[in-house]
Amino acid sequence: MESNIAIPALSALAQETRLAVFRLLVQVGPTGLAAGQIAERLGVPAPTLSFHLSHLSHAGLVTCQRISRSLIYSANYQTMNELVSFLTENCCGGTSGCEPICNPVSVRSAS
Amino acid sequence: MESNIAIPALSALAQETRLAVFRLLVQVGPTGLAAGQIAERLGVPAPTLSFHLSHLSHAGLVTCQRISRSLIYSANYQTMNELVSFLTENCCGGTSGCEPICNPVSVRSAS
DNA sequence: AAATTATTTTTATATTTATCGAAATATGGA
DNA sequence: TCCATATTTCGATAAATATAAAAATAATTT
Repeated sequence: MESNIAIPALSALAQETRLAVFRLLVQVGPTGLAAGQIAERLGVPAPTLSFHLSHLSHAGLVTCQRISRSLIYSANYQTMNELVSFLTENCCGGTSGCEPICNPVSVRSAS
Repeated sequence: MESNIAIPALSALAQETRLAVFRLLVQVGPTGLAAGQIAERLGVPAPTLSFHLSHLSHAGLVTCQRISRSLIYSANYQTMNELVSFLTENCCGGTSGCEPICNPVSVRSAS
């Protein structure tokens, strides 16, 4: 995952309602939930939720499938996986830092 | 890590300049870099950089230490570690979710 | 076709965030 | 003390984001 893809994903999760939506969708699993059910369970007005779902969808964090009148949203685990990989590979540091995957870095003193 | 701490951290990283700053600080390691050096290497005006450093600092992602006239910023690996843990624990599915998170690690000792 | 349900899009507004020149603060040296 | 350096804070402005009522779209039922 490149940073120009990671940033929209991070941005999508960096908001209270959207993080709650995503966590809920992860909890319920691949079956997903209809938009109306999400709105009800989180107490969010429909237009507000739709705005946030659109944001999550655009970031690739959720997918959506129409079943009859309902739009069923599900978490996209692959994108989440790639985001976590991006963070561990690019934003975790040396031996004393985040364990997984670190390139040794040669530090030179200021010139 | 609670979500009310994770959100500021996610928000801090969800911005091009701040993500670049954090990645740079991870690259250079625990020695850190002076604000002016970061500004020069990333081509960001000093006031703009200061705004973003403050944001990263409030999110607990960087620490700062004055040495003479310079303020040396370093990545805070612990917060990053906790953020990744939060994401894997709360935003990745159970057994069927994002399990292959970590690639095998080959760590070379730092020189 | 009309009514009903589920959801999105439009629209408007309020709030937050990003940018960067100018001024202010802090440190060290002459 | 005066000057230079390093960085932050102030101030103004522009841009993006969040909210939710009202209207519009889509699918189903009667």
